[in-house]
Formats: sequence, structure tokens, C-alpha cells
Amino acid sequence: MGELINVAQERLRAQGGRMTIQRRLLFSILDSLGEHPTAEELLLLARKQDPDLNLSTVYRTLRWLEAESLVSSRVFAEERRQERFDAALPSEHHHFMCTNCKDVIEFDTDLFGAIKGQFQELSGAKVETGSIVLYGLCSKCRQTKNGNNLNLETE
Amino acid sequence: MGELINVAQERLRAQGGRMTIQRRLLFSILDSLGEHPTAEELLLLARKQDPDLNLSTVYRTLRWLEAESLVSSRVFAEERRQERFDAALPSEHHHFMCTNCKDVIEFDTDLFGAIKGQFQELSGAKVETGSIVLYGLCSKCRQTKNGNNLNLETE
DNA sequence: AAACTTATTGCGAATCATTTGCAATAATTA
DNA sequence: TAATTATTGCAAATGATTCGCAATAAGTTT
Repeated sequence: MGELINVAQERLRAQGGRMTIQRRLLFSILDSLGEHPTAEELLLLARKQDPDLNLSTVYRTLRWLEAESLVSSRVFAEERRQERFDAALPSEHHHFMCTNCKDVIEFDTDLFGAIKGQFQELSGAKVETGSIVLYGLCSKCRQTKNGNNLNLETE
Repeated sequence: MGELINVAQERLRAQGGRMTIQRRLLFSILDSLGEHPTAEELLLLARKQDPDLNLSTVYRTLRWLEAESLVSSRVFAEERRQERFDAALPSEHHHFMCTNCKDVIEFDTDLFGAIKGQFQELSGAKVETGSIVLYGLCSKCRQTKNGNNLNLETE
């Protein structure tokens, strides 16, 4: 989409940060990627273009983006120890993860507002954010029912 | 409620497992506790009655309960990203976490089925499970501080 | 364009949450 | 009561993420 790179660059400049080649690379991958990579998957992807890129840099960049609300992260069930990241720019969206191929699909729903409203009324709380995660078999795996994973192997 | 202990004991017996004092203790705490403790918090609670209880035992017990679908776990957006566990017996329910006091409130909604349906139709996937997590200020914190904690005072 | 300032990097070691191997212990059964 | 073996506690291992620090490079000033 090209959105993230520009916004990030602006924010960087605004706070005296520097647009390094590592950051530019990571921004652009996150921006164009339709997936929800872990830090390590992102590293692997980025290393195709910058083989010396370090995992620490990936994490530092992701955390900065997260603090700027340009990236969001979540831990899916069954992957209790790893976060998955995605560009948060098309603001509020929810996720489905296929329990077979682990693919993540984003979706939106008009019913989320109603759920927030329901809960607020019931509890007296003020809901700021939230998200829905669904699990099941994606249409592909439903048909084939054999596990082919995310293709991140080099070339 | 006393539900979990009985069900767990039955399952244990059915698979040649043993009802140890550690397990009985953990079952009963989980059963009566209205909270969503981390493994470590659960250990601390349990040690009041069995000071030698070990963290490994807590994890092993929780994992067994999870495998039996008697406990469920999730990772909330917190600084320490550890799993929080709760007795899963009142089957499908969702969670709200107060960003100020970190309290977790369970809730249910009739709209969740509709959301699953929406997504299934849209994507061709078969949704098996899922959950909603909301974040915000609980009614108590709303009154007393209205979000004057560290960084999250957007409204 | 060279010199300068300091944010950022890569690296290795540290930390945090969770898991595992194993010898000792204790719950069940005979 | 003894025999069998599931379970425990401990310590060490693992996997994900973070941190300290010296070297490097982005942006600025001359």
C-alpha cells in the first residue's frame, strides 16, 4: 500500500529518528505483505535483501512501530510463545487463523461495535479497543485437508 | 463450584491417573477462583497451603486440564506476556481486561454466533472456535482515576 | 566534502516464560 | 505390606524477546 513507509518516515523525522536502510526495508516488507509474520519470519524475508540484518533490529523496529500504533501484534492460540505482527493501518480488523495451515485471514464486522456497546452497558466499563480471533479450517484446507505451510523458504 | 474437581477426578481415574494432593489443591483453587491467574500467580496462591509446590507441577497440571478442555488459556496484551488460565467449564465466554487495574471480566454475547456465520459465508472457512478480547477501563477505574495511569489516556 | 554528533546497528549475553530429564517419592493395586 | 509406576521437585534446557555496548552510519554543520 505504501502508506506505512510514508507515515513512519514522517514520525521518524518528527522525533529526530533516522531512516536507516534496515528500517526502510522492514517498513516496506510489512507494508506490502498480506501476511502476519513472526519476528523471525520477517527476518527471513528481509534477509533476502539484507543478509546481515539482525533479529534485534527487527524487534526494535517492530516495537517502535507498535508504539506508534502503526503495527499491532497478538499471540494466537497454539503459538503461545510467539507474537505475530501486522501493519495496523487499515485500523480495526479481526483475525481468523486456520488450525491446519496456520494462515491468518483478516476480516471486519459491523457487529463488533454492538458487542462493545452490549458489554459497556452491562458492566459500566469504557471499552477502548479489542479484537476477535476465530479458529477453524480455511476454505483451502477444508477441501484438501493436508497441511501446507506459509512459504518462507528462501527462493 | 466444585464442578472441575469432580470432572477432573473422573477423567483422571478413567485414564489411570492419580489424584495427588498437588492436583487436588490446584483443581480446587481454579474451581473457586473468579480470576484469571498466570501460572506463577496460581503457584503463589497454592503455596499458602502447600509451600513446597513447584512451578513445573503447576504447568503440568494446567496443561493436562487444558488438554481435557477443562481449562483454557490466552495471552492478553500486557507487558509481561504470560498466559492466563481459567476454568473453562461455563464453556464459551469472552474477556475484557481493564488496562488500568488489569482485572479480567468474563462476558457472553449472543452476537458471536452471527459473527462466525458472517465470516464463514464470506470466506468459505469452517469456524470451530474463537474468542473476543476487549480492553478499556472497568467501571471502578473509570470512577476513581479515569485513566490517569502511564500512557493510555486516549478517549 | 570532511568533520562532527549521536541514533542505530550487530553481536553476544541476559532475561522471561515454559518445558523437559531424571532420580526420589507417593498413589494405587495386588 | 510390598510392588508397580505415575507424579513430583529440582535443575538444566529451550524458545522468544530484550539489553549493553562498541562499532557504524544518518543527518547536520562547517
